[in-house]
Amino acid sequence: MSTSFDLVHFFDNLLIESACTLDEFSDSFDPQTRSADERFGDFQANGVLPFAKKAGKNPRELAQTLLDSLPHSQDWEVGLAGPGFINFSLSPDFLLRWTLDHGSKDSLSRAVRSESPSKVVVDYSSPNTAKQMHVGHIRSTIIGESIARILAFQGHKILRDNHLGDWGTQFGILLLAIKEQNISLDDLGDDPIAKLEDLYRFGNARVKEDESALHHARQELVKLQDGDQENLSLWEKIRDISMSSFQKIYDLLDVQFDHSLGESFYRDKVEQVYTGLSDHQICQVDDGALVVFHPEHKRFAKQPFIIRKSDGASNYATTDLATLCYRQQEWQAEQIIYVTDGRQRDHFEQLFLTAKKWFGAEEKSLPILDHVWFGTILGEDNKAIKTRDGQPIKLIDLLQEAMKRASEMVRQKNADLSEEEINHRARVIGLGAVKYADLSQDRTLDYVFSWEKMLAMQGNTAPYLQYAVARIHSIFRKMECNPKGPFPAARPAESDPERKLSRKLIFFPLALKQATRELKPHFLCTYLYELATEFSSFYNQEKVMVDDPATRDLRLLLCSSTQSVLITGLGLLGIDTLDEM
RNA sequence: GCUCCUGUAGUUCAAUGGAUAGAACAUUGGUCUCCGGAACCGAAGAUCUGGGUUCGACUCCCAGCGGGAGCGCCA
Repeated sequence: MSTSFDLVHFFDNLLIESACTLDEFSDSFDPQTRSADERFGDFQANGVLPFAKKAGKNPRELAQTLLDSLPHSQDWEVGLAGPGFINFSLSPDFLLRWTLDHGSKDSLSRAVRSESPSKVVVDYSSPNTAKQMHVGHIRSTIIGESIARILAFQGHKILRDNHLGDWGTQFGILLLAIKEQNISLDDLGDDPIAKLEDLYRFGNARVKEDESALHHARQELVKLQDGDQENLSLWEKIRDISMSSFQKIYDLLDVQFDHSLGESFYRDKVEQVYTGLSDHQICQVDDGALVVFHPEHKRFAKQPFIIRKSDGASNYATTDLATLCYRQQEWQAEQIIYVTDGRQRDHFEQLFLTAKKWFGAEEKSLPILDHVWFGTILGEDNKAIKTRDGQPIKLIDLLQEAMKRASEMVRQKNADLSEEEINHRARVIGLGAVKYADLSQDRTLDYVFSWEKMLAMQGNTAPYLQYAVARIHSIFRKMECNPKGPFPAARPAESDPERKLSRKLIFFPLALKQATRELKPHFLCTYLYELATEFSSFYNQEKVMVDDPATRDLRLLLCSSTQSVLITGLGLLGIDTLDEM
């Protein structure tokens, strides 16, 4: 038996091949192999039950027949249980071989490499310029980055694109405020982005109270869109100021984009959207606006997708269509993943339906389109955290608070470290905690923001996983031994803790596969946490520094492998680790 | 009104239609001559209600109740 990663696939095939030789089974038999509860084995196949039901046969007898026809192997034991479950238990020998073969990041990556790597655009983060990022903006950035890393790890070519909201009505208001207050953008003080936000707030209040101010703001916007030199140069400065404030956050979060093509980039590319959709009669004029209806859809038959406003201006829908077109034509994107708030689900559903018709009519290949949506971060009132009322929490403040709390803990445990080292550790631990808090739960759920939740460092948290990694480093330091091995004397697992930890290690590829299938990183988090728990338990029960070379090498191997999986897995979540903490 | 999401221990979360629903925090009892106690081992505690489908339902369907979101010129 090969030690290829996909053991589920292996057992599925094994069962199908055997079933083919038996009259009792037919082509429609699906073994339904999955990882098993520890009590029953390592993998279980449940497919005989529904098949027997359909064929009108006794499931237990049918399972027994299939089981009898399976080839014998040294690598696993097979058993029959319950109404017809087939359970496989891998031999300690096999587990040892698997562990030896998958001890490094590279070998893990090879094991999960996609058979058909493709070019994938991940569209995430996408803040609006002229505004600060607050806690509500953290999800897209963190989830998007993790998905990009998970896919890249499997060999896909990833283009990370930050689709900035840098072109829109907010600039009319902002320009109005700048001119009314006669502000110089070169001299905004220490926190220019905060100052811009104040100006926006001022402008917003002005246009609400004064009709002529509103008119003025619209004129400024028109001038900007018509290429007025002064407004364009102000706009560029606003963009620069915003970008440098975003960059501080991206540096902290270790996020790097390949492109930051915002909405402004597509402002001269919207014409083709109008002509394309018009030529193929996909859109129509309604109430003066250009809209798309989807008669086959229960809701979008009547709920329009507005691609040109009645005043002739483009909007979100227009630029998204132009963007999609650009990514397909210029980048040959085969898949596009949009990471945004779940409240935009209607928009993306309409976008995808429209794009399908448009590309179909023009016989262009449509990339696979995924809307990876996430729940809203709520305030204490159970409503979305809003910038308007109350004190919105700035993202940068959250990150700094996380580092501050972590540094207090680090200092408390290591009194004589240099400031530099304390800061380094605090950054890894604090930011890891924040990222993990968000990634470890199903992205589709809303949650109420709490400092306690985002900054938790005990229990199912990043620091717990980082602690396991640091402990393993410590073992290898103490033994003056290379964590990468080799461990030539290692024997197969014998004790309970050894077996359980070995067994846990082989499920890493499955966890990754599941996270990929649903584009949900929390499956990976859950797995890593369980692995770390299994390790802590092992570590507590079994001494690594023993005299017997076979035992010592096995335990060192398990430490090494665990460390490798934890570091690799955390890396895919964008979380760093430390040698000591 | 229409559509979508959601309801699991006191709290925050897990569970590709599979066997005894799994954690963390909080509560509580242990482990310390230990390779790092940011740890380990134990106790107690949960599927909103009512129907249905199924060999099997937290999961699928229907109805109700509760929470949230979207629905014509914002993004």
